Amino acid sequence: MIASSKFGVAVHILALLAMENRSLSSTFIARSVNTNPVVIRRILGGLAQARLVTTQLGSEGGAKLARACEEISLLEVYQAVEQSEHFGLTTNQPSPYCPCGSNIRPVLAGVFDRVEKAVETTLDEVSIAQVVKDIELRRATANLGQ
Amino acid sequence: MIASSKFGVAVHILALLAMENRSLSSTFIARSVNTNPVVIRRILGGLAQARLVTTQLGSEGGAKLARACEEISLLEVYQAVEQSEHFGLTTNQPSPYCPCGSNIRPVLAGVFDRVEKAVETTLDEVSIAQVVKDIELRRATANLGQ
DNA sequence: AACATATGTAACAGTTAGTGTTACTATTAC
DNA sequence: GTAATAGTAACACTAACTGTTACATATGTT
Repeated sequence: MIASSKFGVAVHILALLAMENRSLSSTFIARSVNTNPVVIRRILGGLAQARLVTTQLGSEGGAKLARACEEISLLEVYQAVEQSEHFGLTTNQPSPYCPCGSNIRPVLAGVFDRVEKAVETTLDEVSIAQVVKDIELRRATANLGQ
Repeated sequence: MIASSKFGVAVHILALLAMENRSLSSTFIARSVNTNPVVIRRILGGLAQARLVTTQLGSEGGAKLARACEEISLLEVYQAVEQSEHFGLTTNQPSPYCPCGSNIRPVLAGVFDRVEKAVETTLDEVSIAQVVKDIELRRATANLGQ
């Protein structure tokens, strides 16, 4: 469903903003994600449009969360960064003369709708706060062995 | 989750085989789908590997269902034609020095797993027989206006 | 006012997956 | 032997993603 890594990077950005709890530059975030700052700024653009972060131009600028991390669901992140169509119908229209071809498109669309709803429901159950909690938990258990 | 139209075409092929209930050539199927026969043969290759159809070389050859359409779930079709990774982690490893970056990958993987499971559960609830039933229903109601 | 730092964004290259096409080989029915 | 068919390689084209450089614009500091 998610062909790219944009969603994963977006969640990473938001979790990092939540954990650091301050305004971060795209360069700082890019070091954590291990990519180019422009890639981060592009994704931040989508997150800002969706009102999940606010950005500040100029020196001492950067991005920060627009609301508490408990109030940001992964569904909102998904919708902010992924393009709308994840389930593909063919661009070619099937034969209108075939009993199957002339009727299958709406049937497939119905199936795709059900799947998309299932994805959205699952993503809506997880918040950035939960992601941060999971990260902290892993950090704690990882340190046990040291 | 499904970036391409392969899944939709595969369902179309199987529904057509179920409705016609005989061996069909890739050329015949291609006319219904409105694409090139080689595209159909490529997808049939995946379906044959997954034992959903059998194919026959030579004159009077073609493809037919390997089992009753009631016994083919869309999950099997999905797994037969879509490549395994639909949720993308970055290929770049996040910073091992960042508390967030060093722990986020398994957390994201957990989220992706839950979503993938939701998709699979939804697809497993629908059979090719159900798709055919929906097509027949549409055909019947479409004809009412004529 | 000058400067350093930062976002926003355009432009370009490289990669990958999907799609469509032609061409050819191997197989099979008649 | 011939026609019809699957299987598959090779190629071109497109679209999306990723990464990079470059530059205009904005803003805090001195």
